[in-house]
Amino acid sequence: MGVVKIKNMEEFAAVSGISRPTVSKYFNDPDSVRASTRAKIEAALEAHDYRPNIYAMNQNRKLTKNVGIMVPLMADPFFAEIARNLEKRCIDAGYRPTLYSSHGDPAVEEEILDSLRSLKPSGVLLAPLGRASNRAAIEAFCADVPTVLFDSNLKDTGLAFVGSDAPQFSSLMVDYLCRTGEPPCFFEMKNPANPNANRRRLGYIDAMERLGHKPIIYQAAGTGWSFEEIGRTGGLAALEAKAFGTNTVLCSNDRLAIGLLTACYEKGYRVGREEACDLRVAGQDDHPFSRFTCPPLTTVAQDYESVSRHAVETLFRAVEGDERPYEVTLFEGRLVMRASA
Amino acid sequence: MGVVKIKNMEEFAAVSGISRPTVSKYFNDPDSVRASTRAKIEAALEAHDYRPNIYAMNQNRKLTKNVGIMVPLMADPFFAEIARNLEKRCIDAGYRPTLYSSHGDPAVEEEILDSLRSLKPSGVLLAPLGRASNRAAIEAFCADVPTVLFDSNLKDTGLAFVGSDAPQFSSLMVDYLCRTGEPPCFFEMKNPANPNANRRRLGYIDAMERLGHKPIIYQAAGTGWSFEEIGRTGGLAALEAKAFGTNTVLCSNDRLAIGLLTACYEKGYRVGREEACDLRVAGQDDHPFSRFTCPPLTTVAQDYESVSRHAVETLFRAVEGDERPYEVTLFEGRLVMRASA
DNA sequence: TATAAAAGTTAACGCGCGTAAAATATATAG
DNA sequence: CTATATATTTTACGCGCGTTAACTTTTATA
Repeated sequence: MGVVKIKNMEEFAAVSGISRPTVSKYFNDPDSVRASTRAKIEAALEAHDYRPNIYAMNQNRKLTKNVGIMVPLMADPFFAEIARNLEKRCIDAGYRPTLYSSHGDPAVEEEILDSLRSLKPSGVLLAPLGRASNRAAIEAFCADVPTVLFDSNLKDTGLAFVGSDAPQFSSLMVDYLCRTGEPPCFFEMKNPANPNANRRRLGYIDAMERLGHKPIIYQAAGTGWSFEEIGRTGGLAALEAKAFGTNTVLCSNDRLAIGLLTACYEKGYRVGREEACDLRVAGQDDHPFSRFTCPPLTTVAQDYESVSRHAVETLFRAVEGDERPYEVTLFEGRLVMRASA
Repeated sequence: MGVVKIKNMEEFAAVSGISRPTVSKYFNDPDSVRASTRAKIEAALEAHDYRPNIYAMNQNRKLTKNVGIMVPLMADPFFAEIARNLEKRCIDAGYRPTLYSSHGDPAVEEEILDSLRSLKPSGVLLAPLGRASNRAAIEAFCADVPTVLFDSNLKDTGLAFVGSDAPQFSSLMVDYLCRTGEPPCFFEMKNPANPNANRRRLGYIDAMERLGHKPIIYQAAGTGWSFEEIGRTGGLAALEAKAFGTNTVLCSNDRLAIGLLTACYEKGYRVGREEACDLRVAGQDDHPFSRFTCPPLTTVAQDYESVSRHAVETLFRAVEGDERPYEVTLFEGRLVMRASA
C-alpha cells in the first residue's frame, strides 16, 4: 500500500513512471506493451493497489469485457452448476460475467434482456425459458448482441446453439432398460417448458420402435417449473390408474423422476432393479440431487463440461472476430447406473 | 418507436421538450419533477425508448443504484431461493441487484468483494461463507460499503445481521420429537462451515437438558459444502457403528438429513414415524427438496420472507440515511411435519 | 393581483478514461 | 553504425451524464 491514495489513471501513471495512454493500453491488454514497461506498471500496481474505474472504462470502449449469463431457473441446481461453470470460464478468459435468472417467467426474461442491453456486454450466454420465451424479443436481442444459446434451442437464433443430444439421451436409456428388464413407458409433462422434452420423447419413440416395442407415453398435467410437484401429482394419478402399463418408467427429466419417486413412496411402491421391487424408474440429466434420492436415480448425465466449454469458446471466438455460420453442437449423454433402474 | 434514434440524454431532452438537467433529475427520481413534466418525459419515453447510459450515469454519482447480493453457494436451492427473494425486493425498490456466489471458496469470496468494490454499490446483502471467511477482509469491506449480513453471522460486522434463531430451531424440533417418541440424538458435521451449526447444537443440548434427557451428538467427518455426501458417508458410519443410541435423529440441516436418508436406504433402514419404521429423521431449514425426499422430511422452516424483507429494509433504510446502531434480528422457525419423523 | 416558493432553463465544468495524431524514443536488423 | 520498425510520450478531444450557478418561468398561498 502506498502512502498516497491513487485516485485515477493519471496519478497512477505518474507513480509508475509511464504515460497514461500506455497505462491505459496495458489495462486493455497487458501483452500489448513492452515487457520492461509492463514490469514497471505491475510494480507500481503492487505498491499502490489501483484499479481503473469500470464505469469510465466502459463508457467509450466499443466492446466491454462484460458477459451476461442467463438461465431459466437458478433455483434448479442443474442450472446453478452450469452457470457456475460458465462463470468460471469467462473469468479465466478475462471477462466479467454477470449472472441472471429469469425464474421461469418470460416477462422477467425480457426485462433481463433489456437490462443486459444497457450493460453493453461483448457477449451473452443464454439458456432461454423455451416455449414460453418471447421468440421475437430474443431474436431481436441476438441481432444486437453476440449470443450463444445453450440448453434450450430456439432454432437459428443467435450465433450458435450448444446443448445435449436429446434423442440420444432417451435412446441410450431405452436401450439399457430394455436390455435389463421390461421396456419402459415414457413419463413427461403434458406441456413441457423446454423444447428438449419433445426431442426426448421422439428419441424414446424411435428407440422403442427400433427395438420392436410399442411406445407408451404418460403425460402429467401441470405447467410451470415445479417439476417435482408435477411429477409427484402426475405420478400419483398414474399409479392409481395403473397407467404405466409396464414396470419400468423413463422420465423426461430427473426432477420429474424425483417427484415420481415421492409418489411411489407415498403409494408404497418399491422402486429399484431388484427382484422384490415393483417399479424401475429412470431419469435424464444427472441432476445434482439424483445421487441422493431413495433409491438413487439411474439417469443419463449431461456433459456439463463439454457444453459449457464449447459454449464459451464459441462465444469468445465470435467476439474476437472469428465469424462462422450458425452452428448447432450437441453432446452425447452418459449412462449413470444407480439403484432405481 | 420513433423514427429518430436517440443517442443520448441531450437528444432525448430535445424530443421530449424538456431541458437535459431536468431529464437527468427525472431519471434519478421520477417524483422529483412536476407531474406535468414527468408526463411529457414519459410520453417521449414511450415514443423513443431511450435509456440512459449506465456507465456515464454511475461515473460521477456519489452512490449508484447498484446492490450486490452474495451467497455462499448458489447451487444450494435454499440460497438460490433467498437470493431470488432479495433480488426481487431490490428491483421493486428501484435498485439494480447483481448476484454473486462464492461457491464455498473463501478466495472467491474475497475476489467478489473486490469486484463489488469497483461496482461502487450503494449497498450489499451478504451471506458470508462463515468460518472459512476471511473476517478481516469482510470487516474492511463493510467499513467501506453499507452491508447487511444474513444467514451466517460474523458478530458486529456490517450494519446489521438478519437471520434465523438457530437455537430455537433445534429446540422446537427437540420438543416435537420428544413429545412424539424417543428423544433425538444430534447429527452434524464435525467441522461445520456455518456458525449457525454451533448455535443449533447448543439449542439441541439446552432443549434436551431442559426436558431431562442426555444429549447425544454424532459428528460426521468431512469438510466443504457437499453436505449430502457428508451426511451419507457419516450416516453409513454411524449406522454401522450403531452410534446414534436412539431411534430418532435430528440433523443439523436438511442437506445433511438428505444424505442420511440415502444412507438409511442403502442400509435398509426404514425411516418414518410409523410403528414399522426403524428410525425417525428430522432436518432443519425446509430445503426446497425436503418435501420430495423419501420419506418427505420433517423439518423446521426458515422464514425466507421475513428474513429477506427485513434484510432489504434494513439496508435501504441505512442507504437512504437513517443511521441506526448495529442490530441483530432473528426470526423463529416453523415446524413442518412430514413423514420422516 | 402581488409575492414567495418551487420548478425549469441555460451555460458550463468535470468525471475517468478511450483514443487518435504527431513527435520522439527505443529496439532490431542489415 | 545506419535504416527501419516498433513503443512510448505528448497533446488533445470526446464520451454521456451529474452537478452547480445564475437566471427565468410556473405554481401555490395569501
